[in-house]
Amino acid sequence: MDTKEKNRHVDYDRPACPVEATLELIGGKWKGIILYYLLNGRLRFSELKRTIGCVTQRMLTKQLRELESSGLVSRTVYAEVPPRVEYELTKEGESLKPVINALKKWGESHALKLLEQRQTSEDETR
Amino acid sequence: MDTKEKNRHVDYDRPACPVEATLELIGGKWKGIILYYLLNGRLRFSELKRTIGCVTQRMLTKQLRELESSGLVSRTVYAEVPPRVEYELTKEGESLKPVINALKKWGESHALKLLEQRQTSEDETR
DNA sequence: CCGTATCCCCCACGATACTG
DNA sequence: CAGTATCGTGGGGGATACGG
Repeated sequence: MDTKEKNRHVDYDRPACPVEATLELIGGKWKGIILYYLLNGRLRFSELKRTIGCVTQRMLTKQLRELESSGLVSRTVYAEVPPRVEYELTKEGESLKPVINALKKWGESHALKLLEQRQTSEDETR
Repeated sequence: MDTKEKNRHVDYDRPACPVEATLELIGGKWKGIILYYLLNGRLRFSELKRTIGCVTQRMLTKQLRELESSGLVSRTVYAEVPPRVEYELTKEGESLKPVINALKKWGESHALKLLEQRQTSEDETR
């Protein structure tokens, strides 16, 4: 009956780790890039899809819904024809900016390089 | 022959997203908390395990190996009895500090709260 | 103490097709 | 245009047992 019954995010029997908690919220497959693009302002569904490029409608919708139910992104439906739906960061989402920027900055200076080097130690033995 | 043949991390046909790249490196199930604890200095395997609490040896080893092959964590084996193995951040790992701290800070001020509120909108409809 | 080796399950993710 | 509906799959994650 208790609503907390099904909260199985960060495990119970451990002092909640804030780093883990954050990753739980922004760690989905497409959440990073979605938030990244939403930093510059609201975007329509189709704009997001086109910008990201290789994401299916299903996955984009799914990730957006999760971000929405986490309170990071808001969804606005305009009663028009053809339909228009816009997504933008909520207040809480805005507060993520320094985090996303930290991820972005480190990504540019380190992550991209490390991803390429990763496991390229097969000829190194010579 | 080309060593890049098997790099299937971030998809090819899209301008690499640095945010995504970073999340790819630190986004594993236990990587966040591991890095979090390693910020304070080197730790033995058993110390990490005890500190985290609810992680199996298999998973802890696995995640550490991934961090190692990404160049973020170094592994030092001491030829002793009983065996002692210590993990610590590499130079590249150290450069992650601002990122981890950003995740931590936001986690404390927002993520933990948001995780609890998430999906607690079942009675809201009344 | 610090790992592998097995076995297994679930679900995140994807491809595809259909609708208001 | 912006979604749902269905179905299929890989592999991330876990439990357990064994070994140097």
